[in-house]
Amino acid sequence: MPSGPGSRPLRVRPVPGILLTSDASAESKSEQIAAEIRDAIRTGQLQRGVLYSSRELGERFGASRTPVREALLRLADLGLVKIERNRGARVLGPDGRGVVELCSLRLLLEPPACRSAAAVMTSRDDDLLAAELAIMRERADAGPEYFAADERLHDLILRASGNLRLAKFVAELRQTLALDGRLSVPRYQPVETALRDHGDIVEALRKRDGVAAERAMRKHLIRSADLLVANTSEDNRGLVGEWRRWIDVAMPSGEQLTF
Amino acid sequence: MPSGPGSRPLRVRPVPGILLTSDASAESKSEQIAAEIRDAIRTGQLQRGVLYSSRELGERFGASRTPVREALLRLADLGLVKIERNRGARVLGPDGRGVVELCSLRLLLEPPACRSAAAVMTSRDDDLLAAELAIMRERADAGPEYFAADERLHDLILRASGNLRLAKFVAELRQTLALDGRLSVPRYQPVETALRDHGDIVEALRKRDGVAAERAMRKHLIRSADLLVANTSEDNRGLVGEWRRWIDVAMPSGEQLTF
DNA sequence: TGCCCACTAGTTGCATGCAACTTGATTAGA
DNA sequence: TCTAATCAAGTTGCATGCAACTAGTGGGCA
Repeated sequence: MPSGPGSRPLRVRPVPGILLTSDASAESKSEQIAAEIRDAIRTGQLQRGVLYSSRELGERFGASRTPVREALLRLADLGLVKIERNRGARVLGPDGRGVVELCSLRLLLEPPACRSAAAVMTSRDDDLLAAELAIMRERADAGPEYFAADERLHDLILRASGNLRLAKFVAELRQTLALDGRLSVPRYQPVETALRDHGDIVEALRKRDGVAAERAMRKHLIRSADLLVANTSEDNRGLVGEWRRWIDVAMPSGEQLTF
Repeated sequence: MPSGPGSRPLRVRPVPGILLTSDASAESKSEQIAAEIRDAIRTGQLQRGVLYSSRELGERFGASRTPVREALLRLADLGLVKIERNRGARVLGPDGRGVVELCSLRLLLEPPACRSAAAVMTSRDDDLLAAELAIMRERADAGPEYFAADERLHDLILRASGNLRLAKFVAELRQTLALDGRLSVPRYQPVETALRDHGDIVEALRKRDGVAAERAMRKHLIRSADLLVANTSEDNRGLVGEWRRWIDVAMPSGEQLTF
Protein backbone atom coordinates (compact mmCIF):
# COMPACT_ATOMS: atom_id res chain seq x y z
CA MET A 1 0.00 0.00 0.00
CA PRO A 2 2.84 2.44 0.12
CA SER A 3 2.85 2.36 -3.67
CA GLY A 4 -0.27 4.40 -4.33
CA PRO A 5 0.86 7.90 -5.23
CA GLY A 6 -2.60 9.07 -6.01
CA SER A 7 -5.42 9.78 -3.68
CA ARG A 8 -6.14 6.90 -1.41
CA PRO A 9 -9.78 6.42 -0.68
CA LEU A 10 -10.24 7.90 2.72
CA ARG A 11 -11.34 5.06 4.90
CA VAL A 12 -14.45 6.24 6.59
CA ARG A 13 -15.48 3.70 9.11
CA PRO A 14 -19.09 3.61 10.15
CA VAL A 15 -18.86 4.74 13.72
CA PRO A 16 -20.64 2.31 15.98
CA GLY A 17 -23.23 4.46 17.56
CA ILE A 18 -22.46 7.02 20.21
CA LEU A 19 -23.47 10.57 19.77
CA LEU A 20 -22.15 12.30 16.72
CA THR A 21 -21.25 15.76 17.89
CA SER A 22 -22.29 18.58 15.62
CA ASP A 23 -19.68 18.25 12.90
CA ALA A 24 -17.88 15.01 12.40
CA SER A 25 -14.60 16.63 11.42
CA ALA A 26 -14.73 19.18 14.19
CA GLU A 27 -13.61 16.48 16.53
CA SER A 28 -10.15 15.22 15.81
CA LYS A 29 -9.63 11.58 15.12
CA SER A 30 -7.61 11.11 18.26
CA GLU A 31 -10.50 12.37 20.35
CA GLN A 32 -12.92 10.09 18.61
CA ILE A 33 -10.64 7.17 19.21
CA ALA A 34 -10.15 8.07 22.84
CA ALA A 35 -13.91 7.96 23.27
CA GLU A 36 -14.16 4.69 21.38
CA ILE A 37 -11.47 3.07 23.46
CA ARG A 38 -13.20 4.23 26.61
CA ASP A 39 -16.44 2.71 25.44
CA ALA A 40 -14.68 -0.48 24.44
CA ILE A 41 -13.24 -0.77 27.91
CA ARG A 42 -16.64 -0.14 29.42
CA THR A 43 -18.34 -2.78 27.33
CA GLY A 44 -15.57 -5.24 27.92
CA GLN A 45 -14.43 -5.41 24.31
CA LEU A 46 -11.05 -4.41 25.61
CA GLN A 47 -10.15 -6.52 28.58
CA ARG A 48 -8.56 -5.26 31.75
CA GLY A 49 -5.01 -6.24 32.36
CA VAL A 50 -4.36 -7.06 28.73
CA LEU A 51 -1.67 -5.41 26.63
CA TYR A 52 -2.80 -3.92 23.35
CA SER A 53 -0.54 -2.60 20.63
CA SER A 54 -1.30 0.65 18.92
CA ARG A 55 -1.27 -1.14 15.57
CA GLU A 56 -3.96 -3.54 16.69
CA LEU A 57 -6.10 -0.75 18.11
CA GLY A 58 -5.56 1.24 14.97
CA GLU A 59 -6.85 -1.58 12.81
CA ARG A 60 -9.78 -2.12 15.10
CA PHE A 61 -10.83 1.51 14.99
CA GLY A 62 -9.78 2.34 11.48
CA ALA A 63 -6.87 4.66 12.03
CA SER A 64 -3.12 4.66 11.98
CA ARG A 65 -0.93 4.45 15.01
CA THR A 66 -0.51 8.18 15.48
CA PRO A 67 -4.01 9.18 16.55
CA VAL A 68 -4.24 5.97 18.54
CA ARG A 69 -1.10 6.89 20.38
CA GLU A 70 -2.44 10.36 21.11
CA ALA A 71 -5.63 8.84 22.47
CA LEU A 72 -3.67 6.43 24.62
CA LEU A 73 -1.54 9.22 26.04
CA ARG A 74 -4.68 11.04 27.03
CA LEU A 75 -6.25 7.97 28.56
CA ALA A 76 -3.04 7.24 30.41
CA ASP A 77 -3.23 10.71 31.91
CA LEU A 78 -6.72 9.90 33.08
CA GLY A 79 -5.49 6.69 34.63
CA LEU A 80 -7.41 4.38 32.34
CA VAL A 81 -4.48 2.67 30.71
CA LYS A 82 -0.81 2.35 31.44
CA ILE A 83 1.62 2.76 28.60
CA GLU A 84 4.51 0.33 28.90
CA ARG A 85 7.47 1.39 26.88
CA ASN A 86 8.13 -0.81 23.87
CA ARG A 87 5.45 -3.21 25.06
CA GLY A 88 2.07 -1.64 24.52
CA ALA A 89 -0.77 -0.14 26.50
CA ARG A 90 -2.30 -2.13 29.30
CA VAL A 91 -5.91 -1.58 30.23
CA LEU A 92 -6.00 -0.99 33.94
CA GLY A 93 -8.33 -3.00 36.04
CA PRO A 94 -10.99 -1.70 38.40
CA ASP A 95 -8.83 -0.74 41.29
CA GLY A 96 -10.77 -0.66 44.53
CA ARG A 97 -8.39 1.87 45.94
CA GLY A 98 -8.91 4.04 42.89
CA VAL A 99 -12.66 3.86 43.25
CA VAL A 100 -12.42 5.17 46.79
CA GLU A 101 -10.15 7.97 45.64
CA LEU A 102 -12.51 9.01 42.88
CA CYS A 103 -15.56 8.90 45.11
CA SER A 104 -13.77 10.90 47.76
CA LEU A 105 -12.87 13.59 45.30
CA ARG A 106 -16.43 13.88 44.13
CA LEU A 107 -17.57 14.06 47.72
CA LEU A 108 -15.16 16.89 48.45
CA LEU A 109 -16.07 18.89 45.37
CA GLU A 110 -19.64 18.43 44.29
CA PRO A 111 -21.53 19.40 47.45
CA PRO A 112 -19.74 22.75 47.79
CA ALA A 113 -20.19 23.30 44.07
CA CYS A 114 -23.86 22.72 44.62
CA ARG A 115 -23.93 25.37 47.30
CA SER A 116 -22.14 27.76 45.01
CA ALA A 117 -24.58 27.06 42.23
CA ALA A 118 -27.50 28.00 44.47
CA ALA A 119 -25.92 31.41 44.89
CA VAL A 120 -25.34 32.31 41.28
CA MET A 121 -27.60 30.21 39.10
CA THR A 122 -30.29 31.72 36.91
CA SER A 123 -33.83 30.79 36.10
CA ARG A 124 -32.57 29.29 32.88
CA ASP A 125 -30.64 26.78 34.95
CA ASP A 126 -33.87 25.95 36.73
CA ASP A 127 -35.49 25.08 33.44
CA LEU A 128 -32.59 22.96 32.27
CA LEU A 129 -32.42 21.06 35.52
CA ALA A 130 -36.16 20.46 35.52
CA ALA A 131 -35.94 19.13 31.99
CA GLU A 132 -33.26 16.61 32.84
CA LEU A 133 -35.09 15.53 35.94
CA ALA A 134 -38.20 14.98 33.85
CA ILE A 135 -36.27 12.78 31.46
CA MET A 136 -34.92 10.75 34.32
CA ARG A 137 -38.42 10.22 35.64
CA GLU A 138 -39.70 9.21 32.25
CA ARG A 139 -36.88 6.82 31.53
CA ALA A 140 -36.79 5.30 34.97
CA ASP A 141 -35.82 1.96 33.49
CA ALA A 142 -32.19 2.64 34.27
CA GLY A 143 -31.31 2.49 30.60
CA PRO A 144 -28.68 4.53 28.83
CA GLU A 145 -31.01 7.51 28.40
CA TYR A 146 -31.57 7.60 32.12
CA PHE A 147 -27.88 7.68 32.83
CA ALA A 148 -27.23 10.25 30.16
CA ALA A 149 -29.75 12.56 31.81
CA ASP A 150 -28.21 11.85 35.21
CA GLU A 151 -24.85 12.78 33.78
CA ARG A 152 -26.12 15.99 32.25
CA LEU A 153 -27.93 16.99 35.41
CA HIS A 154 -24.80 16.72 37.49
CA ASP A 155 -22.85 18.56 34.86
CA LEU A 156 -25.40 21.37 34.70
CA ILE A 157 -25.13 21.92 38.42
CA LEU A 158 -21.36 21.95 38.33
CA ARG A 159 -21.24 24.40 35.49
CA ALA A 160 -23.85 26.57 37.16
CA SER A 161 -21.50 26.78 40.13
CA GLY A 162 -19.38 29.17 38.12
CA ASN A 163 -16.22 27.11 38.28
CA LEU A 164 -15.72 25.56 34.87
CA ARG A 165 -12.46 23.96 35.83
CA LEU A 166 -14.16 22.17 38.65
CA ALA A 167 -16.92 21.07 36.30
CA LYS A 168 -14.45 19.68 33.82
CA PHE A 169 -12.49 17.79 36.41
CA VAL A 170 -15.52 16.20 38.02
CA ALA A 171 -16.79 15.23 34.59
CA GLU A 172 -13.55 13.35 34.06
CA LEU A 173 -13.91 11.67 37.41
CA ARG A 174 -17.42 10.63 36.57
CA GLN A 175 -16.34 9.20 33.23
CA THR A 176 -13.63 7.14 34.87
CA LEU A 177 -15.91 6.04 37.65
CA ALA A 178 -18.58 5.00 35.19
CA LEU A 179 -16.20 2.38 33.88
CA ASP A 180 -16.30 0.58 37.17
CA GLY A 181 -19.57 1.75 38.52
CA ARG A 182 -22.20 1.82 35.87
CA LEU A 183 -22.30 -1.92 35.67
CA SER A 184 -22.86 -2.47 39.33
CA VAL A 185 -24.74 0.51 40.72
CA PRO A 186 -28.04 0.17 38.91
CA ARG A 187 -28.32 -3.36 40.15
CA TYR A 188 -28.02 -2.27 43.73
CA GLN A 189 -29.39 1.23 43.90
CA PRO A 190 -33.15 1.39 43.46
CA VAL A 191 -34.04 3.90 40.82
CA GLU A 192 -36.67 5.53 42.98
CA THR A 193 -34.07 6.30 45.61
CA ALA A 194 -31.86 7.99 43.08
CA LEU A 195 -34.83 9.86 41.68
CA ARG A 196 -35.78 11.11 45.11
CA ASP A 197 -32.20 12.21 45.77
CA HIS A 198 -32.02 14.15 42.54
CA GLY A 199 -35.44 15.62 43.17
CA ASP A 200 -34.30 16.87 46.55
CA ILE A 201 -31.21 18.46 45.06
CA VAL A 202 -33.06 20.22 42.28
CA GLU A 203 -35.78 21.35 44.64
CA ALA A 204 -33.31 22.87 47.05
CA LEU A 205 -31.56 24.60 44.18
CA ARG A 206 -34.85 25.95 42.92
CA LYS A 207 -35.40 27.50 46.32
CA ARG A 208 -31.83 28.82 46.19
CA ASP A 209 -31.22 27.10 49.49
CA GLY A 210 -27.51 26.44 49.18
CA VAL A 211 -27.09 24.66 52.48
CA ALA A 212 -29.92 22.25 51.77
CA ALA A 213 -28.70 21.63 48.25
CA GLU A 214 -25.22 20.92 49.51
CA ARG A 215 -26.55 18.50 52.07
CA ALA A 216 -28.77 16.75 49.56
CA MET A 217 -25.90 16.32 47.14
CA ARG A 218 -23.67 14.95 49.85
CA LYS A 219 -26.32 12.48 50.87
CA HIS A 220 -26.77 11.37 47.29
CA LEU A 221 -23.08 10.89 46.66
CA ILE A 222 -22.51 9.00 49.87
CA ARG A 223 -25.43 6.72 49.19
CA SER A 224 -24.24 5.89 45.69
CA ALA A 225 -20.63 5.44 46.62
CA ASP A 226 -21.48 3.28 49.60
CA LEU A 227 -22.95 0.70 47.27
CA LEU A 228 -20.12 1.05 44.82
CA VAL A 229 -17.42 0.52 47.42
CA ALA A 230 -19.25 -2.25 49.23
CA ASN A 231 -19.61 -4.20 46.01
CA THR A 232 -16.06 -3.85 44.85
CA SER A 233 -14.76 -7.31 44.35
CA GLU A 234 -11.50 -6.79 46.20
CA ASP A 235 -10.88 -7.09 49.88
CA ASN A 236 -13.54 -4.86 51.28
CA ARG A 237 -12.53 -4.51 54.86
CA GLY A 238 -9.77 -1.99 54.36
CA LEU A 239 -11.56 -0.37 51.47
CA VAL A 240 -14.77 0.31 53.31
CA GLY A 241 -12.82 1.66 56.23
CA GLU A 242 -10.92 4.02 54.00
CA TRP A 243 -14.12 5.21 52.39
CA ARG A 244 -15.75 5.83 55.81
CA ARG A 245 -12.71 7.82 56.76
CA TRP A 246 -13.14 10.11 53.77
CA ILE A 247 -16.82 10.54 54.51
CA ASP A 248 -15.74 11.72 57.91
CA VAL A 249 -13.24 14.12 56.39
CA ALA A 250 -15.80 15.57 54.01
CA MET A 251 -18.62 15.86 56.50
CA PRO A 252 -19.15 19.15 58.29
CA SER A 253 -18.88 18.65 62.00
CA GLY A 254 -22.49 19.37 62.79
CA GLU A 255 -24.07 17.30 60.06
CA GLN A 256 -25.38 13.81 60.73
CA LEU A 257 -25.67 10.89 58.41
CA THR A 258 -29.32 9.96 58.25
CA PHE A 259 -30.55 7.35 55.87
CA MET B 1 30.29 -19.66 12.65
CA PRO B 2 27.70 -17.54 14.36
CA SER B 3 30.44 -16.03 16.45
CA GLY B 4 28.77 -12.68 16.77
CA PRO B 5 29.94 -10.77 13.72
CA GLY B 6 27.99 -7.68 14.58
CA SER B 7 27.91 -7.95 18.32
CA ARG B 8 26.89 -4.66 19.87
CA PRO B 9 28.24 -3.91 23.32
CA LEU B 10 24.88 -3.08 24.79
CA ARG B 11 23.97 -6.70 25.15
CA VAL B 12 25.07 -7.01 28.74
CA ARG B 13 22.16 -8.04 30.86
CA PRO B 14 23.44 -9.22 34.20
CA VAL B 15 20.22 -9.75 36.10
CA PRO B 16 16.84 -9.82 34.44
CA GLY B 17 15.11 -8.03 37.25
CA ILE B 18 17.05 -4.82 37.41
CA LEU B 19 15.30 -1.74 36.22
CA LEU B 20 17.13 1.36 35.24
CA THR B 21 17.15 3.82 38.06
CA SER B 22 16.06 7.24 36.97
CA ASP B 23 17.71 6.97 33.60
CA ALA B 24 17.51 10.15 31.60
CA SER B 25 15.73 8.35 28.80
CA ALA B 26 13.14 7.01 31.19
CA GLU B 27 11.31 10.25 30.62
CA SER B 28 9.96 10.47 27.13
CA LYS B 29 10.89 13.37 24.94
CA SER B 30 7.35 14.64 24.84
CA GLU B 31 7.30 14.90 28.62
CA GLN B 32 10.59 16.74 28.63
CA ILE B 33 9.29 19.15 26.06
CA ALA B 34 6.05 19.70 27.92
CA ALA B 35 8.09 20.72 30.93
CA GLU B 36 10.32 22.96 28.83
CA ILE B 37 7.39 24.69 27.24
CA ARG B 38 5.84 25.28 30.64
CA ASP B 39 9.06 26.82 31.87
CA ALA B 40 9.34 28.92 28.75
CA ILE B 41 5.87 30.27 29.35
CA ARG B 42 6.73 30.99 32.95
CA THR B 43 9.89 32.87 32.09
CA GLY B 44 8.19 34.75 29.32
CA GLN B 45 10.24 33.26 26.51
CA LEU B 46 6.95 32.19 25.03
CA GLN B 47 4.54 35.07 25.05
CA ARG B 48 0.90 34.88 25.98
CA GLY B 49 -1.57 35.27 23.22
CA VAL B 50 0.94 34.42 20.53
CA LEU B 51 0.54 31.57 18.07
CA TYR B 52 3.45 29.16 17.83
CA SER B 53 3.86 26.45 15.26
CA SER B 54 5.01 23.02 16.25
CA ARG B 55 7.88 23.28 13.77
CA GLU B 56 9.15 26.42 15.44
CA LEU B 57 8.85 24.91 18.89
CA GLY B 58 10.53 21.77 17.66
CA GLU B 59 13.52 23.70 16.40
CA ARG B 60 13.70 25.70 19.60
CA PHE B 61 13.72 22.61 21.79
CA GLY B 62 15.57 20.25 19.50
CA ALA B 63 12.90 17.79 18.52
CA SER B 64 10.62 17.01 15.64
CA ARG B 65 7.00 17.97 15.46
CA THR B 66 5.64 14.72 16.85
CA PRO B 67 6.81 14.96 20.46
CA VAL B 68 6.07 18.68 20.39
CA ARG B 69 2.55 17.94 19.33
CA GLU B 70 2.15 15.40 22.10
CA ALA B 71 3.38 17.94 24.61
CA LEU B 72 1.01 20.56 23.27
CA LEU B 73 -1.94 18.21 23.51
CA ARG B 74 -1.09 17.60 27.12
CA LEU B 75 -0.68 21.28 27.87
CA ALA B 76 -3.94 22.02 26.11
CA ASP B 77 -5.64 19.55 28.42
CA LEU B 78 -4.18 21.43 31.34
CA GLY B 79 -5.50 24.68 29.94
CA LEU B 80 -2.12 26.24 29.27
CA VAL B 81 -2.38 26.52 25.52
CA LYS B 82 -5.16 26.35 23.00
CA ILE B 83 -4.60 24.37 19.85
CA GLU B 84 -6.14 26.08 16.84
CA ARG B 85 -6.65 23.72 13.98
CA ASN B 86 -4.32 24.35 11.04
CA ARG B 87 -3.11 27.51 12.72
CA GLY B 88 -0.90 26.62 15.65
CA ALA B 89 -0.94 26.61 19.41
CA ARG B 90 -1.74 29.82 21.23
CA VAL B 91 -0.29 30.43 24.66
CA LEU B 92 -3.15 31.40 26.91
CA GLY B 93 -2.87 34.50 28.99
CA PRO B 94 -3.22 34.78 32.75
CA ASP B 95 -6.93 34.68 33.06
CA GLY B 96 -8.16 36.26 36.26
CA ARG B 97 -11.20 34.09 36.23
CA GLY B 98 -9.00 31.03 35.87
CA VAL B 99 -6.88 32.08 38.83
CA VAL B 100 -9.95 32.25 41.02
CA GLU B 101 -11.05 28.85 39.80
CA LEU B 102 -7.69 27.29 40.54
CA CYS B 103 -7.45 28.86 43.97
CA SER B 104 -10.97 27.76 44.80
CA LEU B 105 -10.19 24.20 43.89
CA ARG B 106 -7.12 24.16 46.08
CA LEU B 107 -9.17 25.64 48.89
CA LEU B 108 -11.77 22.91 48.57
CA LEU B 109 -9.27 20.08 48.43
CA GLU B 110 -6.12 20.79 50.38
CA PRO B 111 -7.52 21.52 53.84
CA PRO B 112 -9.55 18.29 53.98
CA ALA B 113 -6.57 16.41 52.60
CA CYS B 114 -4.57 17.89 55.44
CA ARG B 115 -7.05 16.57 57.92
CA SER B 116 -6.92 13.16 56.32
CA ALA B 117 -3.14 13.18 56.43
CA ALA B 118 -3.18 13.78 60.15
CA ALA B 119 -5.16 10.59 60.55
CA VAL B 120 -2.98 8.22 58.57
CA MET B 121 0.51 9.70 58.30
CA THR B 122 3.55 8.00 59.77
CA SER B 123 6.57 9.22 61.66
CA ARG B 124 8.50 9.05 58.42
CA ASP B 125 6.22 11.75 57.06
CA ASP B 126 7.06 13.84 60.11
CA ASP B 127 10.73 13.63 59.24
CA LEU B 128 10.20 14.50 55.61
CA LEU B 129 8.00 17.47 56.44
CA ALA B 130 10.47 18.73 59.02
CA ALA B 131 13.26 18.50 56.48
CA GLU B 132 11.42 20.58 53.91
CA LEU B 133 10.45 23.12 56.50
CA ALA B 134 14.08 23.42 57.54
CA ILE B 135 15.10 24.05 53.95
CA MET B 136 12.47 26.75 53.64
CA ARG B 137 13.78 28.43 56.76
CA GLU B 138 17.35 28.26 55.55
CA ARG B 139 16.57 29.57 52.09
CA ALA B 140 14.23 32.28 53.22
CA ASP B 141 15.37 34.50 50.38
CA ALA B 142 12.36 33.46 48.34
CA GLY B 143 14.62 31.99 45.69
CA PRO B 144 13.90 28.94 43.60
CA GLU B 145 15.12 26.56 46.31
CA TYR B 146 12.64 28.06 48.71
CA PHE B 147 9.76 27.53 46.34
CA ALA B 148 10.89 24.03 45.47
CA ALA B 149 10.77 23.12 49.15
CA ASP B 150 7.38 24.79 49.48
CA GLU B 151 6.16 22.74 46.56
CA ARG B 152 7.51 19.50 47.99
CA LEU B 153 6.05 20.21 51.40
CA HIS B 154 2.57 20.64 50.02
CA ASP B 155 2.98 17.56 47.90
CA LEU B 156 4.15 15.49 50.85
CA ILE B 157 1.07 16.39 52.81
CA LEU B 158 -1.24 15.59 49.93
CA ARG B 159 0.36 12.24 49.31
CA ALA B 160 0.30 11.47 53.02
CA SER B 161 -3.45 11.99 52.90
CA GLY B 162 -3.73 8.64 51.19
CA ASN B 163 -5.44 9.93 48.05
CA LEU B 164 -2.87 9.88 45.28
CA ARG B 165 -5.32 11.06 42.69
CA LEU B 166 -6.04 14.12 44.75
CA ALA B 167 -2.32 14.72 45.17
CA LYS B 168 -1.72 14.49 41.45
CA PHE B 169 -4.54 16.83 40.58
CA VAL B 170 -3.55 19.49 43.08
CA ALA B 171 0.02 19.25 41.88
CA GLU B 172 -1.24 20.11 38.41
CA LEU B 173 -3.23 23.01 39.77
CA ARG B 174 -0.18 24.32 41.56
CA GLN B 175 1.94 24.05 38.44
CA THR B 176 -0.59 26.02 36.47
CA LEU B 177 -1.03 28.59 39.18
CA ALA B 178 2.70 29.05 39.47
CA LEU B 179 2.67 30.40 35.95
CA ASP B 180 0.58 33.32 37.02
CA GLY B 181 1.35 33.44 40.66
CA ARG B 182 4.98 32.84 41.33
CA LEU B 183 5.96 36.11 39.81
CA SER B 184 3.70 38.19 41.95
CA VAL B 185 3.27 36.43 45.26
CA PRO B 186 6.77 36.74 46.68
CA ARG B 187 6.66 40.43 46.12
CA TYR B 188 3.57 40.80 48.22
CA GLN B 189 3.63 38.01 50.73
CA PRO B 190 6.28 38.44 53.41
CA VAL B 191 8.35 35.31 53.71
CA GLU B 192 8.05 35.23 57.47
CA THR B 193 4.28 35.02 57.17
CA ALA B 194 4.48 32.07 54.85
CA LEU B 195 7.04 30.44 57.09
CA ARG B 196 4.80 30.85 60.09
CA ASP B 197 1.85 29.41 58.18
CA HIS B 198 3.79 26.37 57.12
CA GLY B 199 5.19 25.96 60.60
CA ASP B 200 1.68 25.94 62.01
CA ILE B 201 0.55 23.32 59.52
CA VAL B 202 3.49 21.01 60.16
CA GLU B 203 3.20 21.45 63.90
CA ALA B 204 -0.48 20.55 63.88
CA LEU B 205 0.26 17.53 61.76
CA ARG B 206 3.02 16.46 64.11
CA LYS B 207 0.50 16.50 66.93
CA ARG B 208 -1.90 14.57 64.69
CA ASP B 209 -4.44 17.31 65.27
CA GLY B 210 -6.40 17.05 62.05
CA VAL B 211 -8.81 19.86 62.77
CA ALA B 212 -6.05 22.31 63.55
CA ALA B 213 -4.05 21.22 60.54
CA GLU B 214 -7.04 21.68 58.31
CA ARG B 215 -7.66 25.13 59.70
CA ALA B 216 -4.03 26.14 59.37
CA MET B 217 -3.93 25.01 55.77
CA ARG B 218 -7.12 26.87 54.96
CA LYS B 219 -5.75 30.01 56.52
CA HIS B 220 -2.54 29.70 54.54
CA LEU B 221 -4.29 29.15 51.24
CA ILE B 222 -6.71 32.00 51.75
CA ARG B 223 -3.93 34.37 52.69
CA SER B 224 -1.86 33.50 49.64
CA ALA B 225 -4.74 33.55 47.21
CA ASP B 226 -6.03 36.84 48.57
CA LEU B 227 -2.87 38.52 47.43
CA LEU B 228 -2.86 36.70 44.15
CA VAL B 229 -6.39 37.67 43.28
CA ALA B 230 -6.07 41.22 44.50
CA ASN B 231 -3.04 41.77 42.29
CA THR B 232 -4.48 40.31 39.16
CA SER B 233 -4.24 42.95 36.56
CA GLU B 234 -7.77 42.61 35.26
CA ASP B 235 -10.88 44.20 36.62
CA ASN B 236 -10.70 43.27 40.25
CA ARG B 237 -14.06 44.16 41.56
CA GLY B 238 -15.94 41.17 40.20
CA LEU B 239 -12.96 38.92 40.64
CA VAL B 240 -12.45 39.66 44.30
CA GLY B 241 -16.15 39.24 44.90
CA GLU B 242 -16.11 35.86 43.23
CA TRP B 243 -13.14 34.78 45.29
CA ARG B 244 -14.80 35.88 48.52
CA ARG B 245 -17.82 33.88 47.52
CA TRP B 246 -15.74 30.72 47.17
CA ILE B 247 -14.08 31.34 50.50
CA ASP B 248 -17.55 31.39 51.95
CA VAL B 249 -18.43 28.16 50.21
CA ALA B 250 -15.32 26.41 51.45
CA MET B 251 -15.48 27.68 54.99
CA PRO B 252 -17.13 25.52 57.65
CA SER B 253 -20.00 27.40 59.19
CA GLY B 254 -18.46 27.74 62.63
CA GLU B 255 -15.02 28.88 61.57
CA GLN B 256 -14.04 32.52 61.56
CA LEU B 257 -11.52 34.25 59.40
CA THR B 258 -8.92 35.73 61.70
CA PHE B 259 -5.86 37.38 60.32
C1' DT C 1 -12.03 53.54 -6.67
C1' DG C 2 -13.64 49.32 -4.69
C1' DC C 3 -14.82 44.28 -4.70
C1' DC C 4 -14.00 39.43 -5.56
C1' DC C 5 -11.33 35.53 -6.46
C1' DA C 6 -7.49 32.82 -7.12
C1' DC C 7 -2.90 32.07 -5.45
C1' DT C 8 0.83 31.44 -2.16
C1' DA C 9 2.86 30.53 2.12
C1' DG C 10 2.31 28.13 6.16
C1' DT C 11 0.09 25.06 9.33
C1' DT C 12 -2.09 21.07 11.16
C1' DG C 13 -3.57 16.05 11.40
C1' DC C 14 -2.74 11.71 9.99
C1' DA C 15 0.15 8.00 7.65
C1' DT C 16 4.36 5.83 7.34
C1' DG C 17 9.49 4.90 7.81
C1' DC C 18 13.17 3.71 10.91
C1' DA C 19 16.22 2.63 14.87
C1' DA C 20 16.22 1.03 19.58
C1' DC C 21 14.31 -1.85 22.83
C1' DT C 22 11.79 -6.07 25.04
C1' DT C 23 10.76 -10.71 25.17
C1' DG C 24 10.01 -15.46 24.10
C1' DA C 25 11.86 -19.24 21.42
C1' DT C 26 15.78 -21.60 19.63
C1' DT C 27 20.19 -23.32 19.48
C1' DA C 28 24.83 -24.17 20.97
C1' DG C 29 27.50 -25.88 24.69
C1' DA C 30 28.72 -28.16 29.13
C1' DT D 1 19.58 -33.02 30.59
C1' DC D 2 20.14 -28.37 31.72
C1' DT D 3 22.04 -23.61 31.11
C1' DA D 4 23.09 -19.51 28.67
C1' DA D 5 23.78 -16.98 24.60
C1' DT D 6 21.55 -15.77 20.16
C1' DC D 7 17.91 -14.88 17.10
C1' DA D 8 13.39 -13.41 15.50
C1' DA D 9 9.13 -11.24 16.01
C1' DG D 10 6.86 -7.40 17.64
C1' DT D 11 6.49 -2.95 19.85
C1' DT D 12 7.31 1.78 20.95
C1' DG D 13 9.07 6.63 20.25
C1' DC D 14 10.49 9.81 17.19
C1' DA D 15 11.20 11.62 12.31
C1' DT D 16 9.30 12.64 8.05
C1' DG D 17 5.99 12.69 4.02
C1' DC D 18 1.59 14.26 2.33
C1' DA D 19 -3.16 16.04 1.62
C1' DA D 20 -6.43 19.31 3.49
C1' DC D 21 -7.20 23.46 5.43
C1' DT D 22 -6.56 28.70 6.77
C1' DA D 23 -5.48 33.29 6.10
C1' DG D 24 -3.49 37.02 3.93
C1' DT D 25 -2.13 39.13 -0.67
C1' DG D 26 -2.30 40.75 -5.14
C1' DG D 27 -4.31 41.07 -9.54
C1' DG D 28 -8.28 41.33 -12.48
C1' DC D 29 -12.74 43.26 -13.25
C1' DA D 30 -16.84 46.15 -12.62
